[in-house]
Amino acid sequence: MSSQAEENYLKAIFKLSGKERKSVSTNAIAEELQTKASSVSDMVKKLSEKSLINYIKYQGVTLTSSGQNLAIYIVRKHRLWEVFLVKTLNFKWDEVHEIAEQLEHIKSPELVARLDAFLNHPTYDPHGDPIPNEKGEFPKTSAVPLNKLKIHSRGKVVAVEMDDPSFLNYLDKLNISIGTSVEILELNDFDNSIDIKIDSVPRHISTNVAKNILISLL
Amino acid sequence: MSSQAEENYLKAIFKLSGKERKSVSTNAIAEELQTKASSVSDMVKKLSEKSLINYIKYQGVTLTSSGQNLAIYIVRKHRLWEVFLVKTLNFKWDEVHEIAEQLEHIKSPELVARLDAFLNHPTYDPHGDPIPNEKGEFPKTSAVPLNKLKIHSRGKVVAVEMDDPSFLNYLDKLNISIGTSVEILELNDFDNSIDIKIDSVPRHISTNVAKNILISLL
DNA sequence: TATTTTATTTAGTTATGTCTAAATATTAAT
DNA sequence: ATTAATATTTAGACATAACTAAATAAAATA
Repeated sequence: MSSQAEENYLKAIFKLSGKERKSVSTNAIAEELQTKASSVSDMVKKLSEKSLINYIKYQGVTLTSSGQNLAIYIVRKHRLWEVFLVKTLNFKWDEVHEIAEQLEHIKSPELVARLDAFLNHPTYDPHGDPIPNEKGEFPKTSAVPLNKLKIHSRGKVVAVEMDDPSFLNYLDKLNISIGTSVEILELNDFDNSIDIKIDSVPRHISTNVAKNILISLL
Repeated sequence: MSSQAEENYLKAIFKLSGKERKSVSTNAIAEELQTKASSVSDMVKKLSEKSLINYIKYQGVTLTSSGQNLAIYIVRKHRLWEVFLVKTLNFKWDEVHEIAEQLEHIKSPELVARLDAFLNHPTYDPHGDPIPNEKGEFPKTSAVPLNKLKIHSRGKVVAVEMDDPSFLNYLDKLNISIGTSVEILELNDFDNSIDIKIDSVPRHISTNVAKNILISLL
């Protein structure tokens, strides 16, 4: 049985090691978790004894396969709860992180499965981050929320995350549907809005709209 | 800030002190929480220092008003989550207790308020236990789930907890609606079913049906 | 390469919440 | 009213997870 502290360490290590799964330093973990390097040193020993991480003194840590599985499971729970909070309980997307930080530690595989089903197996959370499925697989990276694309990238709409009718209606007006070609013309840092070209017509859309549109890159 | 351990103690004391708010012994708390009397003795000192309970050595404890408020709030959260698990996620009523034991400690007043609203301000949980409102008030005891009545008691239907259409349909068939007169003829211990008289017609109903029918006693 | 700087670990302390065993208080029984 | 039985508290340990300060290893610089 893993404690909340242990789970938070695994999540931090998973996040910091990136997709290259590179080794993570004690200091980096301390920074991420807002704690002291000495505390990390202690915990890292414990996680190593539990075979959740590989740890060689002075050389940082990597997740073992069971450690990674657990980390991904925590991430899955966190993001599913965020979807629940925003879509079902109508929280704003910026209000849910702290609450999800607590909910992600609830222990009940059945609860996670039912929540996932109730939410209709979402693949991205309200911030546009991918939700791993029950096997721990992340959605194919070919599909990326529009607001995460780089300038000048091009692709096709493959899915729309939000199922609010008025939103879908709005997409109709913009002539956006599954299969539509999209190109990023400009990213506006001040309000995170995006200028795009849709089937050769230029359009301006907000992040809130963009993050619900999943793009398969060319 | 209260820890989970503290909250569990307050909940136990609230439960054991009954509605007469009588003093609770160390041993009774230890039994309820499946722990040792010495551990209770320690915790009770701590809760007393925090002014959540009144504690005189060797004489048991009672909740202070802030202790009681907190205990009731935990109970409220527990029962709201049980309703969520059963009504929204389709758990069976006997599967939800452990999960609700975890969820009741999530700290977010906003979450509780929104969950309550999403569930339509339920007044009884899936086990027929009353849910205190946001002010900490329990539903008027005049309204009691049918399955909690004593034999020969009589009353009128004042509310129906379940909003499943097929259930309401079934009640129609039994000629049960708001205002219907009901008398308990027999309680069948082996399956917890109940024989009742509805507007002078005898009927046989299951606990599952009975617990969703709220009665105002005569 | 030697030295300085930075990163990491160890040692020792603290707080929470539990435990066992021993001591003490209360209640019940003779 | 003593004694016996039961309930409760204290004392001393232990595990978890954090901290500070000191020690040590690694990396960077001269």
